[in-house]
Amino acid sequence: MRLTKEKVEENRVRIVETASRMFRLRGMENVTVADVMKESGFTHGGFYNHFESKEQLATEAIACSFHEAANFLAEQIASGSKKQKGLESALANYLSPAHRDTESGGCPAVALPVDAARNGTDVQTAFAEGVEAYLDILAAQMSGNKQEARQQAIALLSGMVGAVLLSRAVKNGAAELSNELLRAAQKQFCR
Amino acid sequence: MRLTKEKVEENRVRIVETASRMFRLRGMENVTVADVMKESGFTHGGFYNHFESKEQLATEAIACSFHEAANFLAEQIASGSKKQKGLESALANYLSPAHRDTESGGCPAVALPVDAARNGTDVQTAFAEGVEAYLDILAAQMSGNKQEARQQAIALLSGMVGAVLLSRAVKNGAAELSNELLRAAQKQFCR
DNA sequence: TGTACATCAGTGAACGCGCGTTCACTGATGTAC
DNA sequence: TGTACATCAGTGAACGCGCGTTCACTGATGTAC
Repeated sequence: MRLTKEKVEENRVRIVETASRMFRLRGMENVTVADVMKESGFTHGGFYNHFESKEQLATEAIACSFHEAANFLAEQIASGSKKQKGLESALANYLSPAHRDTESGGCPAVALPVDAARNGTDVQTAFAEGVEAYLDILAAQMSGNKQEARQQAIALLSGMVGAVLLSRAVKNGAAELSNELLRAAQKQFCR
Repeated sequence: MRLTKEKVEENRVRIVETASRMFRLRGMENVTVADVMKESGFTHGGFYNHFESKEQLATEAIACSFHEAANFLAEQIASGSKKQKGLESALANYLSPAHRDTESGGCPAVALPVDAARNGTDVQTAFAEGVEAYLDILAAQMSGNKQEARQQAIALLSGMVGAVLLSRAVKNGAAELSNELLRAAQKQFCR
């Protein structure tokens, strides 16, 4: 049953991308190695041919998620007619019910910060690199000197992440509050 | 071995308070019923004399956490010499490395939003009530009409929660970034 | 007020069950000659 | 270039282990008379 090198690499990528989505949707603790392998189209025994441990998969999955998400954010911003317009529409998407209810995983900074906080150094380093990528993209949209722009980017990212997180946390228990959090955050952050 | 009613109620409260702290520190998924009972000074078999399920305990623990945390925030704000002073010092505490590194659990809105998002309606309702309590306290410190004040409170709370969360998520992988997130958020939110 | 019995909080062992990881095996690919 | 053998991705069963929950039991408290 040995496969070609290309096929092996292709399978590995598929496992990471599947894990990336599943981890964001359900949390790292609630997705088993067997779940990921099955969703990827394999039996779970072969997992350790590709990865040393579940944590190594988590590290790669987080890096993969942030890569995709940062690119997506940058594209949304770039597609605006003026700079401000792009950031505004990106914010509107980020702070939308659709992002809160996403079934493709959404922003890893929202889905995985608590999981990252409870995991090892490798996972957190991958997370930090993702945050830096986000901050660079946001800071480029801010006015003022470099330091000011970075501070503003941090405040904005914190607000974006916090708003979507809180919105998700109350979605099934207080639907109105959940929507209100998104609406209010959007109005305030777009000023 | 039957106990007095008073002793039984006292034990129940101790279990909820212990769970409240442990869930915030390590996450609901990473704390077992046996852990909570042992830390409370009991064997785990007796758990179901007090609660129907782990989820019921989680619901009560979240409500308990928010109660305590909202009171603490209100006290901090009230203790300021002027209104603004109180809010500023409360923010400085909230966005401090000490809160990020807390060993007593810290703010439940930071510790448990992802866990809440993945749990049932009861847990989320308790979480939502806690968020409302926070918003009422913060909105009372804002200028402008009621609607404006609430919007500003939402934006501020989102930022506070997001900043501490991100700070925790990168603490062991990027210590400098972790501190920078708190500092920058504090400067921006205190304006 | 005393007394006999029912109640029930806590104990500690046990129950299924699912998890991360390991392992012997398979057989097509890769490679040394 | 052809061939014989080593490699290794994937399979499926199995391994410890720990989880949430259940259960028979204990014995002091609560209560009906």
